Amino acid sequence: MQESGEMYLETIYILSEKQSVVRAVDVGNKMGFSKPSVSRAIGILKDGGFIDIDKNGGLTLTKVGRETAKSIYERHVILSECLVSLGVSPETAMEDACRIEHYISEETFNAIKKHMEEYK
Amino acid sequence: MQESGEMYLETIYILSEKQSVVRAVDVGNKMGFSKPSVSRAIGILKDGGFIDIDKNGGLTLTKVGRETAKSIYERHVILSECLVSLGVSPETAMEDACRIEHYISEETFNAIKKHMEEYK
DNA sequence: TATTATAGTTAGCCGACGCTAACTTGTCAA
DNA sequence: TTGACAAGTTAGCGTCGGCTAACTATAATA
Repeated sequence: MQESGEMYLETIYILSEKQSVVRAVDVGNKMGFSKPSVSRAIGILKDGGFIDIDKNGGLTLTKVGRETAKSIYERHVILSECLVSLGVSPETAMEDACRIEHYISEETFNAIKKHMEEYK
Repeated sequence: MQESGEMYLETIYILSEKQSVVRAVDVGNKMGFSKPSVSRAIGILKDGGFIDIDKNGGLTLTKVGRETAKSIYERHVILSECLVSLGVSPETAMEDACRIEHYISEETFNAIKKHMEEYK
């Protein structure tokens, strides 16, 4: 999956934690993308087996989708914390974590995670 | 400039440190990209005022190009060091730094740099 | 000198991923 | 009942940045 797909998946995951029903509009509003862009992205996630779509347009994560989304989100949270602990402002830490999270290897993420656990 | 352009520029910079003459082929070999891809990328860097091309195809960085390349490379080195100090293998640290370097803000980079200076 | 190898460019394909315009569909209120 | 709005889809455009095929130009060599 590309960065773009990961971002959509993560957004659906975050919205699912707050709302009982998540639809394409919600994703589009959150991400600031147009309806067609969201529509296509959601189709790709569906074809990839990451989400299901009910007849009302409600989006639900599949098992794989949920696990994938959670691990992306975990990266986001831990990278954010890590940057904040280095003195980066929460807003910047958030933005940067949001980009970096898609590009680091498992090995690097685990090293950072371990470091943050020891640090606490 | 995009990630792609930054990578080409950084590669030219690194090769310039080792060789007296850097040509498009060298860049292509180093990056593993085809000649046309390199040719286009170099044209873009030239149009952007980052490099000059002499009549033999020798590439030289302009003042701006050199400064830009150096700051990208500095990110690369410091991020790499940072990851290695967290226990990441040098190879992985290298690869990850190579991707991350294009995505972090000035603020985040400065925080990491400061941290590494204090750490040493 | 004629051939061949090396370097670079041009033309054009393809996938990813934004976008707008315009259509369908369904619901709700006048 | 009809008109309007909200949600979603389809068609198609543009940019980025890989690619191959095929061309040109230069240099080295048989």
